[in-house]
Amino acid sequence: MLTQKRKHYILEVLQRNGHVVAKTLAMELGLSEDTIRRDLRELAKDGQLQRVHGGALPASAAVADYAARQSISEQGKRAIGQAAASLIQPGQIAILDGGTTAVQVARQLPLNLAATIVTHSPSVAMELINHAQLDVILIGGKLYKHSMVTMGTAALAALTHIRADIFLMGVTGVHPDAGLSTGNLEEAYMKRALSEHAAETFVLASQEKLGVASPYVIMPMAEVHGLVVEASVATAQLTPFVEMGLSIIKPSPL
Amino acid sequence: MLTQKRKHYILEVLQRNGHVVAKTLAMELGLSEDTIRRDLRELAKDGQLQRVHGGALPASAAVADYAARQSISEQGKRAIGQAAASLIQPGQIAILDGGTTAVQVARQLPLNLAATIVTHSPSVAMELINHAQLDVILIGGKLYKHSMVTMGTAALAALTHIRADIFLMGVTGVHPDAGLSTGNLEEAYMKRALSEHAAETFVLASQEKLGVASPYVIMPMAEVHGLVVEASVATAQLTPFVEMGLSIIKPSPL
DNA sequence: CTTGACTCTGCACGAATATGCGCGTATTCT
DNA sequence: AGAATACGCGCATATTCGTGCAGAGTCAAG
Repeated sequence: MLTQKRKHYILEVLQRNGHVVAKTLAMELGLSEDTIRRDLRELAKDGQLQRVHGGALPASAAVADYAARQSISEQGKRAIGQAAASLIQPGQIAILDGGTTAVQVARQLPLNLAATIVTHSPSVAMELINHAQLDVILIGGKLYKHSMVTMGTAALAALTHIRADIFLMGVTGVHPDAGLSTGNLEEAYMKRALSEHAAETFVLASQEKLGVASPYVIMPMAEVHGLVVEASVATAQLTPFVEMGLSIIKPSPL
Repeated sequence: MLTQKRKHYILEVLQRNGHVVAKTLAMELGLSEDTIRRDLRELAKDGQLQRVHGGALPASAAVADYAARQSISEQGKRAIGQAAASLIQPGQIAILDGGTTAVQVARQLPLNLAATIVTHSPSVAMELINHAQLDVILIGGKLYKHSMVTMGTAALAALTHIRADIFLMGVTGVHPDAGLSTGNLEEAYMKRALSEHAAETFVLASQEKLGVASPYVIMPMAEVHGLVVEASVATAQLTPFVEMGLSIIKPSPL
């Protein structure tokens, strides 16, 4: 195995799991721990990760920690991203919504996943340039700067030719009675349209969105197949959705 | 086996597997490792892949590559960007090509410019989020990762509804006789189509592209209205273009 | 047809790089 | 404190690399 490839692999595992263990890596890759340790040392010298006893952590524990504390939901969004990413099977066509949570999903997709990702968000598209096996289809149209996605008739027209297996939707409100909602009328229409062009729709529902309703309704909960939520969400908060027959996807624990 | 054929094969394997190993290739092709290594070295020099110990990786781990290209003659590109940006008048509809030079143009656009920018490059689109007065239309389609633009039939279809005032085109070769050229067939078609949907076409021609021809021809020089070049370009290098009736746009000195 | 310039390929050899092992030391856990 | 584990360093070995060189093939001018 090529040294560079190995380092990439290490960084990938690190990004996905939040940590790596030297011994585990050695076994996974069938190499001596010395080699792994050498890699870790070099990556650490390049500032790509932070060396700790037994393995390594993401580059700046300080920064990561600071960021984590500053926006609590950042951690959660990443976990959601990981769980949502695992919903996309090789060979499938998946629609990825815009927004920061969706960017997290893109970031958590395995580097070697072979699938097709449809998105109307340039930022999501940019996240995917490193995924060699991924086909990326960008939905064009008028760019709405506040949410950094394309919408409008041109975007709807571009959608007509697409039938996806799964749609991962970002929203600002998930309420048992009020349904899914967002803060912008155009967005509501767009998300609904995206949903209609996918066989299944899953909602990326970070903690603070559960039980909340925003001004513009996208569609009722009944039309959704499942919610992707953080591990820390109380079961009580989810029961109304479970009773409606929705699947609940949670991140796998470390 | 022909050298070209062999290199093509190497790139193909590289794209499929995400890496190539010198030893393996030598066995597969029944050649000495020396030959393979020579090929790899040359492909690396052309920027088609990235050489590492034991084999090679795709050139466009994109990040490194894109970042690297970004810094090539950055000074000149910024100047060109400034000059090109000044071509876009308030109220106009302008098409902006992809590529690092075009990103520079986007970056140099006045923050208060009120116009419409059409682009098939997500990176250009991202540059423009801070321009409140700017309408941004993104051309969708299949995303080609090496050059970070959308192309293909979907992109062409999206274009049909658009008539722009001006198109700022990025190329890799500008030659008096050979015309405008680029390193990718699909790109050549796309650029030509973009040009056909604009009243005027100007070419972003940084120093190193003048007098150079790339494999795929976009169109003859006669169909272009002008070149945007760096201030430092020798007049002699431009005379053939001037004689053909092209306007030459140079950055205004500081 | 011949000759000379040029290109491509494989081989040889010294240099550079990567990997695994041993061993003494440092860190962590109980 | 003592055991277990992880660490870093030096060294030996195995690949891999780059370069110089020679033979084979190609092409075009004479």
